Amino acid sequence: MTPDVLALVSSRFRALGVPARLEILNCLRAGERTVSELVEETMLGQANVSKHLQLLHATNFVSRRKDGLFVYYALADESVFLLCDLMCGRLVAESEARQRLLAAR
Amino acid sequence: MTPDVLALVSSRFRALGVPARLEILNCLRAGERTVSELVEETMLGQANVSKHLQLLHATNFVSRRKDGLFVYYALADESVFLLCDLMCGRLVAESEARQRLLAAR
DNA sequence: TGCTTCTACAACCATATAGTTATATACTGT
DNA sequence: ACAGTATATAACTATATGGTTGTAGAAGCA
Repeated sequence: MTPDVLALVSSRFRALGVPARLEILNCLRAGERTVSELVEETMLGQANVSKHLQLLHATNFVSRRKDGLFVYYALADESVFLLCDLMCGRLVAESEARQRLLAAR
Repeated sequence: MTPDVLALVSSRFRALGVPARLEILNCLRAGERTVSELVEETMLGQANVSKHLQLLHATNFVSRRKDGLFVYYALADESVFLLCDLMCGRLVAESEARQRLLAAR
């Protein structure tokens, strides 16, 4: 585990460590979207969405396709959701553990 | 995807978004460790390690066990490494894609 | 009862970055 | 060429947090 690898891996986790970006990725789950569509769907500011998309693109989570005035963003691959599902699975497990503790009292 | 869930999931990704914490988790892969052992292995400051461990414990990535003067930390479960392996898989795929681009020139 | 060691915590500083505002850039249509 | 629209970018603020230093608290031992 060299420092470079550690830095790379952690930067990818950090890319998913912001609610706004998870929301954007979740929107893209339904298919590619233009920036303005994402702005509308997420209620975030245009510049804000644009910045998040730059980062998600730089970290290879989304791909881009320009068509005239519009830029279409899409999920680079499905592995993002494997990650999210794993993380959600952890949360469910925690919540169940809490339930068991409550029930045991 | 409610804001609460988004906040929870993103906070867990954020927990893995710091090189120092990945390093600590990596050390724990070999088995449980005391704080001072982790300090020695990672070359991080004691207070720093302690703070990271608090966060990793609060986010259920590690468990703790106190024995006399020492506190032993251990991985809460193996799913952390599923996450890391997935993320590393992404990096490998990216790197291979870059290689292909270079080779194609 | 001290004295030592291990861990946690508080207070602080420095830095990274999320979000906003304003503007620049790129493209389309008239 | 000009006007309008979509996206990106620059500049800025506010905030969160990683790391450090110093200290407090807990447990063992003389």
